[in-house]
Amino acid sequence: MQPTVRDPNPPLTRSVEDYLKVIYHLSSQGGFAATSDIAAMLEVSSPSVSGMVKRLSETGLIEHVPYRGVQLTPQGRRAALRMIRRHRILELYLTQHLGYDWGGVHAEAERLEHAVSDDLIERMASALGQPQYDPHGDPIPTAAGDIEEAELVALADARVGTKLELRQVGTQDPARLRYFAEQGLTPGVLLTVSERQPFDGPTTIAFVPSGDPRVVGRDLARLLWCQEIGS
Amino acid sequence: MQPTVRDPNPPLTRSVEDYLKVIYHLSSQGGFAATSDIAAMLEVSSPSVSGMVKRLSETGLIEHVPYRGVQLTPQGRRAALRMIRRHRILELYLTQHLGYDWGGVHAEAERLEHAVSDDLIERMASALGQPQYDPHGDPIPTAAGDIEEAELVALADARVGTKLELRQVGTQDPARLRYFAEQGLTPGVLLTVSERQPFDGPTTIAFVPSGDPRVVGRDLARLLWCQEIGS
DNA sequence: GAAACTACTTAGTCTATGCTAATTATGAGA
DNA sequence: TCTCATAATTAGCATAGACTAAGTAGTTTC
Repeated sequence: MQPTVRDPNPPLTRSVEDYLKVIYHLSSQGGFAATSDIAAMLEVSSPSVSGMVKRLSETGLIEHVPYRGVQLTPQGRRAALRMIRRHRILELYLTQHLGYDWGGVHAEAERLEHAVSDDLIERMASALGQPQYDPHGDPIPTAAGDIEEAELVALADARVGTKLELRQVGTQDPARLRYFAEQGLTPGVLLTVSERQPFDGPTTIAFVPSGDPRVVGRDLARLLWCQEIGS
Repeated sequence: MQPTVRDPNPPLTRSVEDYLKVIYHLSSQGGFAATSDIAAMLEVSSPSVSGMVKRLSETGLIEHVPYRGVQLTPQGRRAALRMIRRHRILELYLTQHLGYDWGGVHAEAERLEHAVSDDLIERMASALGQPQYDPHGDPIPTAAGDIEEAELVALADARVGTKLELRQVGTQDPARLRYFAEQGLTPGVLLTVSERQPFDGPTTIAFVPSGDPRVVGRDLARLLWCQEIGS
Protein backbone atom coordinates (compact mmCIF):
# COMPACT_ATOMS: atom_id res chain seq x y z
CA MET A 1 0.00 0.00 0.00
CA GLN A 2 1.17 3.49 -0.86
CA PRO A 3 2.07 5.50 2.18
CA THR A 4 -0.57 8.17 2.60
CA VAL A 5 0.59 11.31 0.86
CA ARG A 6 0.74 14.26 3.23
CA ASP A 7 -1.45 17.15 2.13
CA PRO A 8 1.08 19.66 0.84
CA ASN A 9 -1.21 22.55 1.76
CA PRO A 10 -2.92 21.64 5.01
CA PRO A 11 -5.84 23.77 6.18
CA LEU A 12 -4.91 26.72 8.36
CA THR A 13 -5.63 26.26 11.99
CA ARG A 14 -6.57 29.28 13.99
CA SER A 15 -6.77 28.95 17.69
CA VAL A 16 -9.29 30.18 20.14
CA GLU A 17 -7.10 33.23 20.64
CA ASP A 18 -7.45 34.22 17.02
CA TYR A 19 -11.19 33.97 17.22
CA LEU A 20 -11.30 36.14 20.31
CA LYS A 21 -9.15 38.77 18.68
CA VAL A 22 -11.28 39.11 15.59
CA ILE A 23 -14.46 39.04 17.65
CA TYR A 24 -13.01 41.89 19.67
CA HIS A 25 -12.29 43.91 16.58
CA LEU A 26 -15.59 43.17 14.90
CA SER A 27 -17.77 43.76 17.92
CA SER A 28 -16.00 46.96 18.97
CA GLN A 29 -17.60 48.54 15.92
CA GLY A 30 -21.15 47.84 16.96
CA GLY A 31 -22.33 45.22 19.37
CA PHE A 32 -22.36 41.88 17.62
CA ALA A 33 -19.81 40.11 15.47
CA ALA A 34 -21.49 38.15 12.70
CA THR A 35 -20.51 34.56 11.98
CA SER A 36 -19.78 35.28 8.36
CA ASP A 37 -17.56 38.24 9.19
CA ILE A 38 -15.55 36.13 11.60
CA ALA A 39 -15.24 33.45 8.92
CA ALA A 40 -14.05 36.01 6.38
CA MET A 41 -11.48 37.54 8.73
CA LEU A 42 -10.02 34.18 9.72
CA GLU A 43 -10.37 32.63 6.28
CA VAL A 44 -12.24 29.61 7.56
CA SER A 45 -15.67 28.28 6.65
CA SER A 46 -18.85 29.41 8.40
CA PRO A 47 -19.50 25.99 9.89
CA SER A 48 -16.07 26.09 11.46
CA VAL A 49 -17.03 29.36 13.07
CA SER A 50 -20.36 27.97 14.26
CA GLY A 51 -18.51 25.07 15.86
CA MET A 52 -15.97 27.28 17.57
CA VAL A 53 -18.69 29.68 18.68
CA LYS A 54 -20.42 26.84 20.44
CA ARG A 55 -17.23 25.84 22.23
CA LEU A 56 -16.39 29.40 23.18
CA SER A 57 -19.82 30.08 24.63
CA GLU A 58 -19.70 26.83 26.57
CA THR A 59 -16.46 27.97 28.13
CA GLY A 60 -17.92 31.38 28.89
CA LEU A 61 -15.69 33.46 26.65
CA ILE A 62 -18.45 34.79 24.43
CA GLU A 63 -22.21 35.29 24.40
CA HIS A 64 -23.96 33.89 21.40
CA VAL A 65 -27.35 35.00 20.13
CA PRO A 66 -28.21 32.54 17.35
CA TYR A 67 -28.61 34.13 13.96
CA ARG A 68 -27.47 37.46 15.40
CA GLY A 69 -23.85 37.08 16.27
CA VAL A 70 -21.52 37.01 19.25
CA GLN A 71 -20.07 39.34 21.84
CA LEU A 72 -17.20 38.86 24.23
CA THR A 73 -17.86 38.26 27.90
CA PRO A 74 -15.60 40.16 30.31
CA GLN A 75 -13.44 37.06 30.45
CA GLY A 76 -13.26 36.81 26.67
CA ARG A 77 -12.50 40.49 26.42
CA ARG A 78 -9.61 40.08 28.82
CA ALA A 79 -8.20 37.24 26.75
CA ALA A 80 -8.60 39.24 23.55
CA LEU A 81 -6.89 42.31 25.00
CA ARG A 82 -4.05 40.16 26.22
CA MET A 83 -3.47 38.96 22.67
CA ILE A 84 -3.74 42.47 21.27
CA ARG A 85 -1.14 43.66 23.76
CA ARG A 86 1.15 40.82 22.77
CA HIS A 87 0.68 41.51 19.12
CA ARG A 88 1.36 45.23 19.34
CA ILE A 89 4.34 44.86 21.66
CA LEU A 90 5.82 42.23 19.37
CA GLU A 91 5.34 44.39 16.30
CA LEU A 92 6.99 47.29 18.02
CA TYR A 93 9.86 45.20 19.33
CA LEU A 94 10.55 43.53 16.01
CA THR A 95 10.59 46.83 14.18
CA GLN A 96 12.61 48.77 16.72
CA HIS A 97 15.10 46.13 17.79
CA LEU A 98 15.38 43.70 14.91
CA GLY A 99 15.00 45.90 11.89
CA TYR A 100 11.66 44.67 10.62
CA ASP A 101 9.65 46.96 8.43
CA TRP A 102 5.94 47.45 8.89
CA GLY A 103 5.08 45.26 5.97
CA GLY A 104 6.69 42.09 7.16
CA VAL A 105 6.11 42.38 10.85
CA HIS A 106 2.45 41.52 11.10
CA ALA A 107 2.71 37.90 10.05
CA GLU A 108 5.66 37.28 12.36
CA ALA A 109 3.83 38.79 15.33
CA GLU A 110 0.72 36.84 14.42
CA ARG A 111 2.58 33.57 14.93
CA LEU A 112 4.67 34.61 17.90
CA GLU A 113 1.82 36.07 19.92
CA HIS A 114 0.63 32.54 20.67
CA ALA A 115 4.00 31.25 21.79
CA VAL A 116 5.59 33.99 23.89
CA SER A 117 5.19 34.02 27.66
CA ASP A 118 3.77 36.98 29.53
CA ASP A 119 7.19 37.36 31.06
CA LEU A 120 8.84 37.80 27.69
CA ILE A 121 6.24 40.33 26.59
CA GLU A 122 6.88 42.38 29.71
CA ARG A 123 10.61 42.25 29.10
CA MET A 124 10.07 43.50 25.59
CA ALA A 125 7.75 46.20 26.89
CA SER A 126 10.47 47.32 29.29
CA ALA A 127 13.08 47.32 26.56
CA LEU A 128 10.71 49.57 24.60
CA GLY A 129 10.07 51.87 27.56
CA GLN A 130 6.51 50.76 28.30
CA PRO A 131 5.02 52.11 25.11
CA GLN A 132 1.37 53.19 25.07
CA TYR A 133 0.76 53.29 21.36
CA ASP A 134 1.91 51.29 18.44
CA PRO A 135 3.12 53.10 15.36
CA HIS A 136 -0.35 53.04 13.85
CA GLY A 137 -1.49 55.15 16.80
CA ASP A 138 -3.44 52.23 18.18
CA PRO A 139 -3.35 52.09 21.95
CA ILE A 140 -1.57 49.11 23.52
CA PRO A 141 -3.60 47.46 26.28
CA THR A 142 -1.85 47.41 29.66
CA ALA A 143 -0.66 44.18 31.23
CA ALA A 144 -3.64 44.50 33.57
CA GLY A 145 -5.96 44.37 30.59
CA ASP A 146 -7.03 47.97 30.36
CA ILE A 147 -7.15 49.71 27.06
CA GLU A 148 -7.50 53.37 26.50
CA GLU A 149 -11.05 53.78 25.39
CA ALA A 150 -10.95 56.56 22.92
CA GLU A 151 -13.50 59.18 23.88
CA LEU A 152 -15.60 59.47 20.82
CA VAL A 153 -17.74 62.39 19.71
CA ALA A 154 -20.44 62.22 17.13
CA LEU A 155 -19.42 64.30 14.14
CA ALA A 156 -22.65 66.25 14.65
CA ASP A 157 -21.37 67.41 18.05
CA ALA A 158 -17.73 68.08 17.22
CA ARG A 159 -16.57 71.70 17.52
CA VAL A 160 -15.62 73.56 14.40
CA GLY A 161 -11.87 73.51 13.85
CA THR A 162 -11.27 70.20 15.59
CA LYS A 163 -9.10 67.62 13.90
CA LEU A 164 -10.71 64.18 14.05
CA GLU A 165 -10.13 60.57 13.20
CA LEU A 166 -13.23 58.68 12.18
CA ARG A 167 -13.41 55.61 14.38
CA GLN A 168 -16.82 54.02 14.26
CA VAL A 169 -19.84 54.16 12.05
CA GLY A 170 -22.85 53.74 14.27
CA THR A 171 -25.25 51.90 12.01
CA GLN A 172 -25.70 48.48 10.53
CA ASP A 173 -27.83 49.74 7.69
CA PRO A 174 -26.20 48.52 4.50
CA ALA A 175 -27.43 51.44 2.42
CA ARG A 176 -26.00 54.00 4.81
CA LEU A 177 -22.79 52.01 5.20
CA ARG A 178 -22.42 51.84 1.46
CA TYR A 179 -23.04 55.55 1.17
CA PHE A 180 -20.45 56.36 3.80
CA ALA A 181 -17.93 54.16 2.07
CA GLU A 182 -18.60 55.91 -1.24
CA GLN A 183 -17.99 59.23 0.45
CA GLY A 184 -14.68 58.04 1.81
CA LEU A 185 -16.07 58.03 5.33
CA THR A 186 -14.52 54.83 6.64
CA PRO A 187 -12.93 54.23 10.02
CA GLY A 188 -9.43 55.59 10.23
CA VAL A 189 -9.90 58.53 7.89
CA LEU A 190 -8.70 61.92 9.15
CA LEU A 191 -10.73 65.07 8.80
CA THR A 192 -11.39 68.52 10.24
CA VAL A 193 -14.69 70.23 10.92
CA SER A 194 -14.69 73.34 8.80
CA GLU A 195 -18.20 74.67 9.35
CA ARG A 196 -21.57 73.90 10.85
CA GLN A 197 -24.87 75.44 9.82
CA PRO A 198 -26.96 76.90 12.65
CA PHE A 199 -30.07 75.25 14.14
CA ASP A 200 -28.67 71.73 14.06
CA GLY A 201 -27.77 72.03 10.44
CA PRO A 202 -25.33 70.01 8.34
CA THR A 203 -21.62 69.84 9.08
CA THR A 204 -18.99 70.66 6.50
CA ILE A 205 -15.77 68.72 6.82
CA ALA A 206 -12.46 68.66 5.02
CA PHE A 207 -10.46 65.49 4.61
CA VAL A 208 -6.89 65.48 5.84
CA PRO A 209 -4.53 65.77 4.12
CA SER A 210 -6.33 66.26 0.81
CA GLY A 211 -8.46 69.18 2.00
CA ASP A 212 -11.29 67.73 -0.04
CA PRO A 213 -14.54 69.16 1.43
CA ARG A 214 -17.81 67.34 2.08
CA VAL A 215 -21.16 68.26 3.60
CA VAL A 216 -22.77 65.79 5.99
CA GLY A 217 -26.40 66.14 7.06
CA ARG A 218 -27.30 66.22 10.73
CA ASP A 219 -28.78 62.74 10.96
CA LEU A 220 -25.85 61.07 9.26
CA ALA A 221 -23.36 63.17 11.23
CA ARG A 222 -24.85 61.66 14.37
CA LEU A 223 -23.77 58.21 13.20
CA LEU A 224 -20.13 59.10 12.66
CA TRP A 225 -18.13 58.65 15.85
CA CYS A 226 -14.78 60.34 15.87
CA GLN A 227 -11.77 60.67 18.08
CA GLU A 228 -10.24 64.08 18.58
CA ILE A 229 -6.64 64.12 17.48
CA GLY A 230 -4.29 66.02 19.74
CA SER A 231 -3.21 69.28 18.14
CA MET B 1 -27.24 19.16 29.72
CA GLN B 2 -24.16 20.43 31.48
CA PRO B 3 -21.74 22.11 29.14
CA THR B 4 -18.70 19.88 28.85
CA VAL B 5 -16.11 20.95 31.38
CA ARG B 6 -12.77 21.74 29.77
CA ASP B 7 -9.95 19.56 31.01
CA PRO B 8 -7.93 21.93 33.20
CA ASN B 9 -4.76 20.01 32.44
CA PRO B 10 -4.91 18.97 28.81
CA PRO B 11 -2.32 16.50 27.52
CA LEU B 12 0.87 18.02 26.22
CA THR B 13 1.17 18.05 22.49
CA ARG B 14 4.62 17.80 21.04
CA SER B 15 5.04 18.33 17.38
CA VAL B 16 6.97 16.44 14.83
CA GLU B 17 9.79 18.89 15.38
CA ASP B 18 10.11 17.88 19.01
CA TYR B 19 10.32 14.25 18.07
CA LEU B 20 13.04 14.94 15.53
CA LYS B 21 15.05 16.90 18.05
CA VAL B 22 15.03 14.20 20.69
CA ILE B 23 15.69 11.51 18.12
CA TYR B 24 18.70 13.54 17.04
CA HIS B 25 20.00 13.78 20.58
CA LEU B 26 19.32 10.15 21.42
CA SER B 27 20.71 8.67 18.26
CA SER B 28 23.84 10.83 18.30
CA GLN B 29 24.88 8.74 21.30
CA GLY B 30 24.83 5.47 19.45
CA GLY B 31 22.92 4.65 16.35
CA PHE B 32 19.34 3.98 17.31
CA ALA B 33 16.92 5.91 19.46
CA ALA B 34 14.67 3.56 21.43
CA THR B 35 10.93 4.12 21.53
CA SER B 36 10.87 4.17 25.30
CA ASP B 37 13.66 6.72 25.53
CA ILE B 38 11.83 9.02 23.14
CA ALA B 39 8.69 8.60 25.21
CA ALA B 40 10.56 9.43 28.41
CA MET B 41 12.22 12.50 26.92
CA LEU B 42 9.00 13.91 25.55
CA GLU B 43 6.90 12.76 28.48
CA VAL B 44 4.39 10.98 26.27
CA SER B 45 3.29 7.34 26.26
CA SER B 46 5.02 4.67 24.21
CA PRO B 47 2.02 4.11 21.96
CA SER B 48 2.09 7.81 21.10
CA VAL B 49 5.69 7.38 20.04
CA SER B 50 4.89 4.28 18.01
CA GLY B 51 2.17 6.22 16.22
CA MET B 52 4.41 9.18 15.51
CA VAL B 53 7.24 6.90 14.44
CA LYS B 54 4.95 5.38 11.85
CA ARG B 55 4.00 8.80 10.50
CA LEU B 56 7.58 10.04 10.48
CA SER B 57 8.87 7.03 8.61
CA GLU B 58 6.04 7.32 6.09
CA THR B 59 7.13 10.88 5.40
CA GLY B 60 10.75 9.83 5.11
CA LEU B 61 12.12 11.71 8.09
CA ILE B 62 13.27 8.66 10.00
CA GLU B 63 14.18 5.02 9.46
CA HIS B 64 12.43 2.59 11.74
CA VAL B 65 13.66 -0.88 12.57
CA PRO B 66 10.87 -2.47 14.61
CA TYR B 67 11.92 -3.46 18.11
CA ARG B 68 15.27 -1.77 17.57
CA GLY B 69 14.58 1.90 17.33
CA VAL B 70 14.80 4.78 14.89
CA GLN B 71 17.41 6.87 13.14
CA LEU B 72 17.09 10.13 11.26
CA THR B 73 17.29 10.18 7.50
CA PRO B 74 19.36 13.02 6.02
CA GLN B 75 16.12 14.93 5.61
CA GLY B 76 15.12 14.35 9.21
CA ARG B 77 18.57 15.30 10.38
CA ARG B 78 18.32 18.57 8.51
CA ALA B 79 14.99 19.33 10.15
CA ALA B 80 16.37 18.45 13.57
CA LEU B 81 19.45 20.62 13.14
CA ARG B 82 17.27 23.48 12.02
CA MET B 83 15.36 23.26 15.28
CA ILE B 84 18.53 22.97 17.31
CA ARG B 85 19.88 26.09 15.64
CA ARG B 86 16.66 27.92 16.42
CA HIS B 87 16.69 26.78 19.98
CA ARG B 88 20.27 27.76 20.66
CA ILE B 89 20.02 31.12 18.91
CA LEU B 90 16.86 31.90 20.83
CA GLU B 91 18.44 30.98 24.14
CA LEU B 92 21.41 33.15 23.40
CA TYR B 93 19.30 36.08 22.24
CA LEU B 94 16.97 35.94 25.20
CA THR B 95 19.83 35.85 27.67
CA GLN B 96 21.97 38.47 26.01
CA HIS B 97 19.31 40.94 24.89
CA LEU B 98 16.38 40.44 27.21
CA GLY B 99 17.99 39.60 30.50
CA TYR B 100 16.93 36.00 30.84
CA ASP B 101 18.95 33.72 33.06
CA TRP B 102 19.92 30.22 32.04
CA GLY B 103 17.31 28.65 34.23
CA GLY B 104 14.28 30.25 32.68
CA VAL B 105 15.37 30.47 29.11
CA HIS B 106 15.00 26.88 28.01
CA ALA B 107 11.22 26.66 28.32
CA GLU B 108 10.73 29.95 26.51
CA ALA B 109 12.97 28.89 23.64
CA GLU B 110 11.26 25.53 23.54
CA ARG B 111 7.95 27.20 22.71
CA LEU B 112 9.30 29.92 20.46
CA GLU B 113 11.42 27.66 18.30
CA HIS B 114 8.26 26.39 16.62
CA ALA B 115 6.83 29.83 15.91
CA VAL B 116 9.71 31.98 14.73
CA SER B 117 10.51 32.37 11.05
CA ASP B 118 13.90 31.59 9.60
CA ASP B 119 14.17 35.27 8.85
CA LEU B 120 13.77 36.22 12.49
CA ILE B 121 16.31 33.65 13.58
CA GLU B 122 18.84 35.05 11.13
CA ARG B 123 18.18 38.57 12.38
CA MET B 124 18.80 37.40 15.91
CA ALA B 125 21.94 35.60 14.80
CA SER B 126 23.18 38.83 13.23
CA ALA B 127 22.36 40.82 16.34
CA LEU B 128 24.44 38.28 18.24
CA GLY B 129 27.33 38.44 15.79
CA GLN B 130 26.79 35.02 14.17
CA PRO B 131 27.67 33.03 17.27
CA GLN B 132 29.13 29.53 16.90
CA TYR B 133 28.54 28.23 20.38
CA ASP B 134 25.85 28.65 22.95
CA PRO B 135 26.86 29.38 26.53
CA HIS B 136 26.86 25.69 27.34
CA GLY B 137 29.62 25.32 24.80
CA ASP B 138 27.33 23.46 22.48
CA PRO B 139 27.95 24.23 18.83
CA ILE B 140 25.17 26.05 16.98
CA PRO B 141 24.37 24.48 13.62
CA THR B 142 24.77 26.84 10.69
CA ALA B 143 21.80 28.06 8.70
CA ALA B 144 22.92 25.63 6.00
CA GLY B 145 22.50 22.78 8.45
CA ASP B 146 26.09 21.95 9.27
CA ILE B 147 27.14 21.29 12.81
CA GLU B 148 30.61 21.04 14.21
CA GLU B 149 31.15 17.44 15.13
CA ALA B 150 33.00 17.49 18.39
CA GLU B 151 36.19 15.41 18.30
CA LEU B 152 35.93 13.17 21.29
CA VAL B 153 38.70 11.36 23.16
CA ALA B 154 38.20 8.48 25.52
CA LEU B 155 39.18 9.52 29.03
CA ALA B 156 41.64 6.62 28.98
CA ASP B 157 43.48 8.32 26.12
CA ALA B 158 43.39 11.93 27.26
CA ARG B 159 46.69 13.57 28.09
CA VAL B 160 47.44 14.52 31.67
CA GLY B 161 46.65 18.18 32.30
CA THR B 162 43.95 18.48 29.69
CA LYS B 163 40.68 20.13 30.64
CA LEU B 164 37.74 18.09 29.41
CA GLU B 165 34.00 18.12 29.19
CA LEU B 166 32.39 14.72 29.51
CA ARG B 167 30.17 14.31 26.51
CA GLN B 168 29.13 10.74 26.02
CA VAL B 169 29.06 7.62 28.07
CA GLY B 170 29.73 4.74 25.73
CA THR B 171 27.71 1.97 27.25
CA GLN B 172 24.12 0.98 27.63
CA ASP B 173 24.78 -1.22 30.62
CA PRO B 174 22.46 -0.06 33.40
CA ALA B 175 24.82 -1.07 36.17
CA ARG B 176 27.71 0.88 34.71
CA LEU B 177 25.48 3.85 33.89
CA ARG B 178 24.22 3.88 37.46
CA TYR B 179 27.74 3.73 38.76
CA PHE B 180 28.88 6.61 36.58
CA ALA B 181 25.92 8.70 37.70
CA GLU B 182 26.75 7.99 41.35
CA GLN B 183 30.29 9.16 40.73
CA GLY B 184 29.04 12.39 39.19
CA LEU B 185 30.25 11.29 35.78
CA THR B 186 27.35 12.52 33.64
CA PRO B 187 27.54 14.27 30.29
CA GLY B 188 28.35 17.93 30.63
CA VAL B 189 30.55 17.65 33.69
CA LEU B 190 33.93 19.39 33.52
CA LEU B 191 37.12 17.77 34.70
CA THR B 192 40.87 17.71 34.31
CA VAL B 193 43.16 14.74 34.04
CA SER B 194 45.51 14.97 36.97
CA GLU B 195 47.45 11.71 36.72
CA ARG B 196 47.67 8.38 34.95
CA GLN B 197 49.31 5.24 36.26
CA PRO B 198 51.78 3.58 33.88
CA PHE B 199 51.09 0.40 31.87
CA ASP B 200 47.51 1.36 30.96
CA GLY B 201 46.66 1.98 34.57
CA PRO B 202 43.82 3.97 36.08
CA THR B 203 43.32 7.68 35.44
CA THR B 204 42.98 10.18 38.25
CA ILE B 205 40.76 13.13 37.48
CA ALA B 206 39.70 16.26 39.32
CA PHE B 207 36.27 17.76 38.86
CA VAL B 208 36.10 21.39 37.81
CA PRO B 209 35.50 23.63 39.63
CA SER B 210 35.31 21.64 42.87
CA GLY B 211 38.71 20.03 42.50
CA ASP B 212 37.20 16.88 43.94
CA PRO B 213 39.46 13.97 42.82
CA ARG B 214 38.38 10.56 41.54
CA VAL B 215 40.19 7.50 40.24
CA VAL B 216 38.78 5.77 37.16
CA GLY B 217 39.94 2.32 36.12
CA ARG B 218 41.17 1.70 32.59
CA ASP B 219 38.15 -0.19 31.29
CA LEU B 220 35.69 2.35 32.53
CA ALA B 221 37.86 5.24 31.35
CA ARG B 222 37.53 3.81 27.85
CA LEU B 223 33.78 4.35 28.00
CA LEU B 224 33.94 8.02 28.90
CA TRP B 225 34.12 10.17 25.80
CA CYS B 226 35.22 13.70 26.38
CA GLN B 227 35.73 16.89 24.45
CA GLU B 228 38.86 18.92 25.04
CA ILE B 229 38.01 22.36 26.26
CA GLY B 230 40.12 25.13 24.80
CA SER B 231 42.60 26.49 27.37
C1' DG C 1 15.17 -24.63 25.32
C1' DA C 2 11.08 -23.05 27.91
C1' DA C 3 9.37 -19.54 31.24
C1' DA C 4 9.09 -15.01 32.43
C1' DC C 5 10.09 -10.29 32.04
C1' DT C 6 10.40 -6.14 29.38
C1' DA C 7 9.87 -3.39 25.36
C1' DC C 8 7.27 -2.50 21.50
C1' DT C 9 3.20 -2.46 18.65
C1' DT C 10 -1.80 -2.74 17.59
C1' DA C 11 -6.61 -1.73 18.53
C1' DG C 12 -9.89 1.28 19.77
C1' DT C 13 -10.98 6.04 21.77
C1' DC C 14 -10.86 11.00 22.63
C1' DT C 15 -10.45 16.10 21.60
C1' DA C 16 -9.62 20.13 18.83
C1' DT C 17 -10.08 21.94 14.68
C1' DG C 18 -10.99 21.88 10.13
C1' DC C 19 -14.17 20.65 5.93
C1' DT C 20 -18.54 19.84 2.60
C1' DA C 21 -23.38 19.07 2.01
C1' DA C 22 -27.81 19.63 3.64
C1' DT C 23 -31.13 22.09 6.41
C1' DT C 24 -33.36 25.88 8.77
C1' DA C 25 -34.07 30.90 10.20
C1' DT C 26 -34.44 35.63 9.19
C1' DG C 27 -35.61 39.59 6.84
C1' DA C 28 -36.71 42.02 2.24
C1' DG C 29 -39.75 42.63 -1.58
C1' DA C 30 -43.75 41.60 -4.09
C1' DT D 1 -48.77 37.95 4.08
C1' DC D 2 -46.05 34.98 1.30
C1' DT D 3 -41.88 33.87 -1.07
C1' DC D 4 -37.18 33.78 -1.70
C1' DA D 5 -32.39 34.95 -1.07
C1' DT D 6 -28.96 34.92 2.22
C1' DA D 7 -26.98 33.76 6.49
C1' DA D 8 -26.46 30.51 10.06
C1' DT D 9 -26.71 26.05 11.80
C1' DT D 10 -26.59 20.94 12.01
C1' DA D 11 -24.95 16.52 10.32
C1' DG D 12 -21.38 13.79 9.13
C1' DC D 13 -16.64 13.20 8.28
C1' DA D 14 -11.23 13.97 8.24
C1' DT D 15 -6.69 14.55 10.50
C1' DA D 16 -3.13 15.16 13.99
C1' DG D 17 -1.94 14.03 18.16
C1' DA D 18 -2.79 12.16 22.51
C1' DC D 19 -4.47 8.08 25.67
C1' DT D 20 -5.45 3.10 27.85
C1' DA D 21 -5.75 -1.74 27.41
C1' DA D 22 -4.40 -5.70 25.24
C1' DG D 23 -1.38 -8.52 22.46
C1' DT D 24 3.26 -9.80 20.52
C1' DA D 25 8.30 -9.97 19.96
C1' DG D 26 12.84 -10.16 21.89
C1' DT D 27 15.84 -11.26 25.86
C1' DT D 28 17.34 -13.24 29.99
C1' DT D 29 17.47 -16.95 33.20
C1' DC D 30 17.56 -21.26 34.80
